[in-house]
Amino acid sequence: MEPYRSILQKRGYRMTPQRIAVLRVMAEFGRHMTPIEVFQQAQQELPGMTEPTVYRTLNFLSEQGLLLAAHVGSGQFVYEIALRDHHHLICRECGEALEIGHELLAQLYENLKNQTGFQINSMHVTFFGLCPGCQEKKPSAQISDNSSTAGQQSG
Amino acid sequence: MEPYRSILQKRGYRMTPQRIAVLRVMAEFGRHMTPIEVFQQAQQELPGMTEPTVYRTLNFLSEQGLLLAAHVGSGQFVYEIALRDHHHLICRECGEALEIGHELLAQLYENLKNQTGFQINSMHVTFFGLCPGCQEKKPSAQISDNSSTAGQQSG
DNA sequence: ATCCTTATTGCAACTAGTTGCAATAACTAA
DNA sequence: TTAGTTATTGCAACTAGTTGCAATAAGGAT
Ligand SMILES: [Mn+2]
Ligand SMILES: [Mn+2]
Ligand SMILES: [Zn+2]
Ligand SMILES: [Zn+2]
Repeated sequence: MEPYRSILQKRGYRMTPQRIAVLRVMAEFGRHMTPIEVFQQAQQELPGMTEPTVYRTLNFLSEQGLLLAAHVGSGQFVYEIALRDHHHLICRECGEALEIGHELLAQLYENLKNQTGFQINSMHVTFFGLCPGCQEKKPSAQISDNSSTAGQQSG
Repeated sequence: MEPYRSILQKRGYRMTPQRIAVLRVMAEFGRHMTPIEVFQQAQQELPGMTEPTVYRTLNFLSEQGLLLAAHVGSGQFVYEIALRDHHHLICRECGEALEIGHELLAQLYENLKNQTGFQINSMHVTFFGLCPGCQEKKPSAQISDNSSTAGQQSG
C-alpha cells in the first residue's frame, strides 16, 4: 500500500483510510467490479464508509492511473486494479469476453499519432462484436439489411 | 422516416410516434446528445412522452443500429443518428475532440479477427489521450512515475 | 509534539437512469 | 374493416450516481 501512498503524495494528494480500503478490495478481488460491489466490500474494511466517497474514490484513483475503468455491456461502469495494460473483446450475442494485450493496439496508436498528432493513452478499451461461435449461428448481417440508412451497432 | 419503419418491421418491431420523435430529433440535431437533451426535444415533438420511454428508445434504436452510442469524457452516455461509421479522439487535458473515419481501425479489426476469431463491429469508439497542444505543456509523463505499480488512465 | 493549510469526507438533497406491470396501440391476418 | 396478438408505452416506485457545503483530518512545517 505504501507505494500507492508515495505516488499520491508526490502529486500533492493524500492517502486516507477510505482510499486504502478501496485499493485493498480492488487488489484482493483482482477483477472487474461495479461501484456497488466495491462499496459493499469496502464497508467491511472500513465500516463508516459512504457511497459518495466510494464513487469519488473510484473516479479519483482512475484519474491517477491506479485503477482502470471500463464500460462493459449494458453501459455499466466497472473498475479494476491497474496492473497490466489490456483491452477487452465482448460478444454482443452471448456475452463471451476475451482479454487481449496492448501490443495488438500499439500499431494503431502509433498510426493515430502520425496522422492526427494525438498521443492516445486509453489502456483499457472494450470492443464489441461476435465471437466465433455466434458468427456461425448468425448469417453475417454484414450487408443484408443495415446498409441503406443505418450504420452499425454502438460501441 | 419510412425507411426506418421498414427496417424495424422486417425485424418484427414496430414504428411508434415515440420512436419517430426521437429519430426526428436526432436527425435534426445531427450531433452527440445526452438522453436528457433528447428527452427535452422529443417532448416538443410529442408532448406526452416520458423519460423511461426515451431511455428505452435510445437503447433500442442503438441495438438496431439506427443510432450510435458513446461514452465521452466523464462517463456520460451520448447518442447520435447513425450515418457514417466513425470514431473519436478526445484530449483528457483540454477536452478537444477529433473525429476519425473507420478506415483507420479497419486493419486492427482484421488483425483481431485473425488472432482471436472475434468479428468486431464497434463502429463508434472513443479514444482518450493528449492533443498536440497539451503534449507540449505536459512533460510526457510516459515513464517517470506510473511505471512501477500503476498502469495508465481509464478509457 | 503542536499548529496550520487545505484535501477529503459525510451528510443530505438532488439528478440520472432502471424496472415491473397493467393499459395501450401497432401491425397482421382474416 | 374488424378482431387478435403482442410489442410498446406510461406510471410509479425504485436503484444508481452526483453535488454543495460544513466538518474533519492528512501531511508539511515549526
Ligand atoms: Mn479489464
Ligand atoms: Mn460520434
Ligand atoms: Zn458469442
Ligand atoms: Zn488538449
